[in-house]
Amino acid sequence: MRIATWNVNSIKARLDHVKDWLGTAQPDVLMIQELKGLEFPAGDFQSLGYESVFAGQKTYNGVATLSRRPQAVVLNRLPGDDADEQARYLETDIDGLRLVNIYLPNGNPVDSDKFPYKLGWMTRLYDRLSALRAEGVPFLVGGDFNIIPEDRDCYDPALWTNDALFRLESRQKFRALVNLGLTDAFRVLNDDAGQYTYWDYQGGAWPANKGIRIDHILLSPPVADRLRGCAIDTGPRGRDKASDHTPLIAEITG
DNA sequence: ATGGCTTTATGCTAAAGA
Repeated sequence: MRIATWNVNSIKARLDHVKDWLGTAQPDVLMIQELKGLEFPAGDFQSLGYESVFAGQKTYNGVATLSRRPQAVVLNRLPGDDADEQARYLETDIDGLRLVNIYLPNGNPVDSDKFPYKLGWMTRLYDRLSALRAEGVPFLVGGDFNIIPEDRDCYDPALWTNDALFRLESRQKFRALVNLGLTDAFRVLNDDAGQYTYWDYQGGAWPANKGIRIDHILLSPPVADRLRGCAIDTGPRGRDKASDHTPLIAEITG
């Protein structure tokens, strides 16, 4: 079972790229983020053999999970704050595997209310994943975490020290998620530095490989035992009018 | 980076992203 995650930076602007990539990469599941609108082209994906579930809002955020197998929606908002309207969380079930698709808040600037919102969102995510662990539900969390876990996950750590993606508080929260017993699917198989999933549009970051690794797939213990591979596909980032993120793919048995 | 791109929006500048 091939499961991928990709922040597409507008599904409307990236529809052709996503359709092309589904055709070449042939994932069984694709979790996409930052759809940026209320309209979702479910029909386009249906004709390619994918059933889609969508949680969206106007202009910002938005997540969707495409699956070749039937999937059931468990949650389309992150629990823990009824006043939170942002579409950043989608939890579905496919054949007993729980798929958690997230677009974790950016958090910048750190002196604004966006940073405490990010940290609070991570606490709520911790609580939800902790409950799934307690229930013994096998799960996979994929998405744009907006977290640089370690120095080797960015081209110049000194530049990122005070950024919400790399601040100690953010990384501590990420470590707490991992400490629930989760496996970073990419890092358990690849120790190299310079392995990125995002490159800024500005300053020639992509050709210079000045990127950051902020898109992740975390696995609960029984799913980690089924992991057979995990890779970043840099192909889509090199295309004309690309998203600033590129897909991350995990291969799971079963 | 005092942000040099990109996207969206009762749009024509502003906000957000990372």
